[in-house]
Amino acid sequence: MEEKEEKKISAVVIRRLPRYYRYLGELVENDVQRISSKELSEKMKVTASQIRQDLNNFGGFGQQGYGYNVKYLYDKIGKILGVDEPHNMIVVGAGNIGRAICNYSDFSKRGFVIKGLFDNNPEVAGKEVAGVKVYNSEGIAQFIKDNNIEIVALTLPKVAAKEVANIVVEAGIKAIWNFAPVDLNLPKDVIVENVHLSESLMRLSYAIANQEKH
Amino acid sequence: MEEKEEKKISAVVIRRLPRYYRYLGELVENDVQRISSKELSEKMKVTASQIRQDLNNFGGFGQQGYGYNVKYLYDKIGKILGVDEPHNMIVVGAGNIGRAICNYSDFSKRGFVIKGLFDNNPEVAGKEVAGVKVYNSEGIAQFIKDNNIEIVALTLPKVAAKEVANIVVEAGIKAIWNFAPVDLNLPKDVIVENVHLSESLMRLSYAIANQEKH
DNA sequence: TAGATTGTTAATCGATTAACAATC
DNA sequence: TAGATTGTTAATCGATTAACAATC
Repeated sequence: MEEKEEKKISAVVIRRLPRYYRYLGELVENDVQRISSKELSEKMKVTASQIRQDLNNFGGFGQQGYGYNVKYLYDKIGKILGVDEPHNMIVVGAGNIGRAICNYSDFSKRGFVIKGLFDNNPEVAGKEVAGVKVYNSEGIAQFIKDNNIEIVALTLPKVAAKEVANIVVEAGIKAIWNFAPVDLNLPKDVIVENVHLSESLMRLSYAIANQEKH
Repeated sequence: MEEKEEKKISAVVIRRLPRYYRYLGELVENDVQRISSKELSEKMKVTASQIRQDLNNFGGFGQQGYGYNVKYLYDKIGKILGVDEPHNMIVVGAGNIGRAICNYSDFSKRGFVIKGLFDNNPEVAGKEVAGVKVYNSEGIAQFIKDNNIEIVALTLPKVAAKEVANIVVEAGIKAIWNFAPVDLNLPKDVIVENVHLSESLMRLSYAIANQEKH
């Protein structure tokens, strides 16, 4: 009751924010100064109403008769998304997906700093992937504490992912980016964001099987 | 008007189907014969009502007083998702994500057969990744026609992804699995399933920034 | 038959769209 | 000031949950 903004923002709104951020980022790159909800809605193929409703969950970022200042709105959404400050992360599992994450420079551009890549395989420990050092998994808990790690990406088979999830949560981690095809059952103050590629591919396959029916 | 089932299934229902499929697959592996919507709802942490509503979009798969036969329901959902028959696919872009997809055996288990990996880099052409041959991108259109390819996975930077999308659609492709951080604007009979990792990571970052507020 | 659990209708809840007064 | 476009309320639409008759 101390703060005025206690209303919970719905998950569907959060889900759309990064897309707004991406479009606004492109407008910033193209030196566009202002945009109206109508113009943006045409670019993004959503309704102008939805854009205004979504943004107004977080405050009045526009100006009547003018629209939105692109750079200002971009920065505001960046702040809401928490990409205005860096987040230290580690990746556990040095397979292709783990290495892909280490290689993907877009993440570091957004402030996600990969401090280490962990793997059980003694052959990879000591090497480097895209400038990220590879460590043996034994040291994970200590490394998390020593390096102020916030996010752990799990790019492991499902059984190993469950095990490592428990270890890192024990070490104080509150945010897991899970690529294993499993639902991690963790304390409810731990945030899990799943990337289930198999499920994505099956949705595509569903759509193929049903596209004839319009 | 010729078929009775003309009602459009909503996207939220489709989105949940692969998760049902995954849980049922595990039950099949554990030799569980039958399950009620109530039991499944407790496992999956959704309501029993939702499970019954979702399934009844596709038909009555259960039996009053008994519940659902696990194997039967698993096969039915597999058929609905189109994983009962093989789908030929190619991957364009031999970076880490492209190679990860080629390596990930779960997809082939589900009938997604990767027939080739394409890349512009002449150094990789002719090699193999997890048994998948790497070809030069020039031959994509012909390869699609010759090999009965249904799905193209795009694991390329965004400008290249847009270009290749146009080429493969021109060659008759109706289903694209897009990993590039861009919205492909294609004819509306072309299905695009996006995997936007940056957006996923930003949702995690949003949740971190806002977790203190319960 | 009695008990269990579905399939399905009705009630509730939440999200989207439309409309427009406020205001730059 | 007149025109434009937001912020916000109200109306609509769709999704979820509850309830229960049907039925195995």
